[in-house]
Amino acid sequence: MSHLVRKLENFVRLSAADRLMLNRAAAQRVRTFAPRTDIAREGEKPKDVHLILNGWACRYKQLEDGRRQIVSFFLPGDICDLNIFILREMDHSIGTITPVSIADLPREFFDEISAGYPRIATAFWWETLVNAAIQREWTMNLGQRTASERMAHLLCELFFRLRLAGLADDHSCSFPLTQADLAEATGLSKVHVNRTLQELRASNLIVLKGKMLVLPDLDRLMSAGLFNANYLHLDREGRQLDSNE
Amino acid sequence: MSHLVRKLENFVRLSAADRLMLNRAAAQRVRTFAPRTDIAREGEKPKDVHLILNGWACRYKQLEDGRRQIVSFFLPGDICDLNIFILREMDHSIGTITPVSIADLPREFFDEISAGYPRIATAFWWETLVNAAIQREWTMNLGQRTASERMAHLLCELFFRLRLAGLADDHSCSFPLTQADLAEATGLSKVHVNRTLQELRASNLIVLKGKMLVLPDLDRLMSAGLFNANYLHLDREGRQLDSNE
DNA sequence: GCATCGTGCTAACATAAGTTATTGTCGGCG
DNA sequence: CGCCGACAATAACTTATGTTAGCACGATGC
Repeated sequence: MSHLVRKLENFVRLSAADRLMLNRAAAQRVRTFAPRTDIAREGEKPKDVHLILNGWACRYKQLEDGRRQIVSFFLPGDICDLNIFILREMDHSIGTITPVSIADLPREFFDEISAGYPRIATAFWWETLVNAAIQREWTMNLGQRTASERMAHLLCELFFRLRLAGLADDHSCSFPLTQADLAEATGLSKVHVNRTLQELRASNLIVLKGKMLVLPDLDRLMSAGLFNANYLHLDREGRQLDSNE
Repeated sequence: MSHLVRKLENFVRLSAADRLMLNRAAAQRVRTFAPRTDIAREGEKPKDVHLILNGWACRYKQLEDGRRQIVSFFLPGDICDLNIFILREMDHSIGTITPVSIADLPREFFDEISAGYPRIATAFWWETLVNAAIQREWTMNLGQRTASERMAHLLCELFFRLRLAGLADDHSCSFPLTQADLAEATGLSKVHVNRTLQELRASNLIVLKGKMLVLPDLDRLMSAGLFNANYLHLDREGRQLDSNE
């Protein structure tokens, strides 16, 4: 089962036809990208919506003087900006972290969805709203949390999201981000990211080595990061929708 | 003309019927709130979408220990979270800054829009995408910009948004935020906000006194804040849509 | 007309985080 | 094999920003 279907089924119950529709769209117009390359660039006209099939990517913005901020991460099953094609140009870039494969979803795909696949349409709205909530939480993270809280929070979020897509074990997940990536995502310097990770390691909250992250005690990491998963809206609203039909 | 219509017309050309529909919805189910009160609270079940008719409000999140972050501002004409009712509970609160009047837009209103008002639907998508872009820009702001850049950037953004809704003159606008509000929005301490404002004043970039903000030289303020308005997507895409009809 | 409160301002001091630099390790590649 | 580049780790030092505290002003209310 694809990561997208897996993720969406956490929220709505999809029919066989729904799943077929999604899997068919995910198999057409597939492209692959090397690590550390751009999928789309700020200033370009957005043409398609991108669905991440495999690998990690990120959305980033850059100032004229080179300062760079990663504003979000894309994991397998994530969709980049529904309906983006109504805008004239991209206000940010999308770049890969690892090797990535994506499917380009054309405008017509979304027309079909809204015409004949109400459950998928609802699930896509859920995706949109959760992404907005994540972005707000990042604002909170950068504005109010200390370095170690911030790092702990980010690790929790990524772990929860990976688990949702079926990409994490009980206590561990693959983790391809470098400390430089973490610095650009948290707004900290590379050196301070290193210090902060040492601190989390010393408290036995994380084991991070060789692209693998182990979280021996998720509850403690969550408190350390003041992490409250409510903003991910993991509860399945589908039950209520089903009962209305 | 209402602030909402005025704002949306910057993006799509609305018909008389579109405008009537929006103005009718804005006149029903109106409520007013005193300054510094909550319109909605984290944890509640979202019932309606709120349209801000008059006054300033904000979205904020709070940590258990009391730290508070304003994650966005609502100005007249702004809509709080399209389609929010598909989520089970609010992950943030909405509070007023000034006296505020709002119209509650029920689910059925949006059903009507998507059934029979395609231009409004497109404009609402534009609103949603711009709000997401603003939230990303705030992430950038908190992560990469220094205190004075951050403050200059925020002031530019608010000024541009007010102008879009027809609420600003060439060089000035009313500005009800206290320094404590600015602190919660920028992630700085109150004291440092004060220092930063003094600095901007000393450079003749702003005149801020008695709830009134004057920007004698917007271009210089924009460079000081590394402000690039592209993320507000002010260009009217409407022309292209019109020509397709 | 006096107390009170919210707001703005300023000073002195404390500290979290940034900067620059060096070193070590590992894996890939010529 | 040995060089090189990416990444991680750590030390020494600087600086931006936070903290605590106190004062002044104006609006509000009794």
